[in-house]
Amino acid sequence: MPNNHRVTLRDVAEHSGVSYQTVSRVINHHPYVAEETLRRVLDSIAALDYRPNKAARSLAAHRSNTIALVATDLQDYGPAQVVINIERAAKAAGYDLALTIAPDTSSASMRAAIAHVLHWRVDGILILKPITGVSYDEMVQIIGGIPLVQLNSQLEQVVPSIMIDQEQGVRLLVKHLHDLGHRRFCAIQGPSNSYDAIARQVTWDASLREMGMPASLSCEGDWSAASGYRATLAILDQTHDFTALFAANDQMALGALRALREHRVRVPEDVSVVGFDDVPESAYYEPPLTTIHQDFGLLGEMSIQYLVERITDPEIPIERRMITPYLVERQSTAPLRKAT
Amino acid sequence: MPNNHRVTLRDVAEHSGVSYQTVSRVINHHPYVAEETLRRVLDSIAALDYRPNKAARSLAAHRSNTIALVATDLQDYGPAQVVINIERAAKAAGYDLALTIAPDTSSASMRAAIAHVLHWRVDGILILKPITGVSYDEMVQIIGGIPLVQLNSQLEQVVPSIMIDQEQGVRLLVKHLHDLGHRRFCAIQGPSNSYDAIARQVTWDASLREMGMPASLSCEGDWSAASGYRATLAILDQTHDFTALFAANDQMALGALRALREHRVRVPEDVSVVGFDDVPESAYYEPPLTTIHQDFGLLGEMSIQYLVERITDPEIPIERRMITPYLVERQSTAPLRKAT
DNA sequence: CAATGTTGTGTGATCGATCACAGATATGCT
DNA sequence: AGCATATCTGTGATCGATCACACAACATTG
Repeated sequence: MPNNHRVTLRDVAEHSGVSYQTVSRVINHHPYVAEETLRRVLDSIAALDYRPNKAARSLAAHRSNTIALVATDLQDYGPAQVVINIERAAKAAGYDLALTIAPDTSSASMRAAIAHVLHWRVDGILILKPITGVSYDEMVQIIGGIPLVQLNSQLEQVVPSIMIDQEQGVRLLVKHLHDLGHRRFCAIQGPSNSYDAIARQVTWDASLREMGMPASLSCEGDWSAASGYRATLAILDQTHDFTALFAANDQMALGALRALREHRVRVPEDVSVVGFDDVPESAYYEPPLTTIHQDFGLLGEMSIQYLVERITDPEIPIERRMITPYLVERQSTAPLRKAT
Repeated sequence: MPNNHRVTLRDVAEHSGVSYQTVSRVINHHPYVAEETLRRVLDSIAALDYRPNKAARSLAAHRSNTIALVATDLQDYGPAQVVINIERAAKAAGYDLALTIAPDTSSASMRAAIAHVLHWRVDGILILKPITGVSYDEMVQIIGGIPLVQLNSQLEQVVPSIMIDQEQGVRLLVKHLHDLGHRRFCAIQGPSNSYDAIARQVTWDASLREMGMPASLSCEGDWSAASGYRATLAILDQTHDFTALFAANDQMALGALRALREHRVRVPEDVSVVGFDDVPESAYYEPPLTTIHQDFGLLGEMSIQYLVERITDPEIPIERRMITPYLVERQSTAPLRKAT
């Protein structure tokens, strides 16, 4: 019952008639504690409502059992989803989570966010970093030795990271549209300071080329429905000569659907529309959206797992682990009508 | 340049030729440090890349400069938004944020989550708690003295909390629909283990009664578009005798729009639909949704502010601080057609 | 039966900061 | 001049744990 949480190791020791070191052994699950002693100490802990002091612990042990999550954005469905799953996985692995959000995408903010996290003495850092800003090498420089895993990081270089295979996703979409007979495309890409957006864009362009199709007219959005709407209006202003529209995420696709509707372009009869992410709502858009499903739960889980591996064994190879997305076919895509 | 972050107070002291206590004064912005000394210490700190050790600090000072955020859910737009803004506000106020998510709504999980947070020796706790489970009194009991602020908490009792005035929002909607001439309603409420949902439901029923209108047929959803869809189908199965549909959040409204469309019920010609939350996408639904806007940014900010007030002055009065939402009128509502 | 290993427990030093207190110098006031 | 006060700086104890080590007691082995 004592609600005063100033109970220390020593109090427990005294209460159970052993030394503080033995209590320490108990709470750290060390072997070499006699059955009988263990029971007594455990009882005392319960009776006194003892809780080990995290600060004292990390000070002495040089570990904090804490993982820092540095994010730049949680507004969108994907990142928010990832955070939830990271928290869950971290807790399951015995780590606490400290959350830091960089206010914007600039190199300075990223640096500040990372620096901010260092005084926690965290055991590892997870960077949810859809935005360019600081390179991996710079980060390693800044954090000096603390294990780091990135989520959806840059492409050029292999850094310790977990990624959803954007390339695969885009290729699935291109193939899907190609199979339906479409040849003339437009695209609404994500903001160019996002790795995800770049990955999707680059692959999109490459795929069209590889399959011998003309390059698409592309506009840039900022992931929001509003930007998708504006981008689509801009596209329609320039051309109506396309039969399929790619939006780099579902929200922008939603905006696109509205813009098309306002211009009396029917989906999917006149134009097929595809999105990316498979947000839960996309099944209820008008029409329900064909899109790429990404397993954010798995992403969170795998990133914690990899980070913990790196914490326990720093020699573990640096690699990029991939998660394969899949196509979700709904009613926003249809075979090309000959009569067009 | 030294990337070895094992630089201590003493190293800085030695480097600048003062005592460690003086360095401590500098980093804590104490007065009574000579201009000249301050400059020298600051230089040394920069030169050695010194970072105070948070663990040592909280151990000695009995404060952690950390606020714990206990949430139950971040899936939806609202909570995610609140988290972002809380992080921002906390950082601005000089506090770090530890994030804990209770895996589900049960009393046991909430207790576990809160207990989990206690060994951080956090200075304050913020409970983002749309779900029933543990009462305020129990919480106070568990955390024993640590300042606590709840977000969107229970209604019956005044607890330290920041709330968006759900009642006001619902009343705005009822008035809006009433003004348009509607009298016969149906409603899709949120899950009954959520305070928000209960608040919205209770007020909804009360408002109809007060304005002398018949009670509405109500179905329960779980905030998701899918549940809104299912609930609407269930409603349509029972009756078509209504001209306005209230969904307790925008996602469910989205599902409702789809269900209505599939049943060839036109919105807003046959039925007006309203949502709640004003998620950014709702402006792009088909048709764009009339809804209630809630300022989640302000919610995050005010909760941190109140919590910090309670931390600095425990005697501060316990109160419920309200944020007023407002109506956003779009195309999903229209005047009642006489011919119905 | 001594040598060695396994199991269980206790003691002192330490992690890196803050706090309480005490000194030292400079400044103000009567 | 003399004392009080304001300003600046340093010393030892302390926060609550872990770690390294020492030491028992008992079992195993050659």
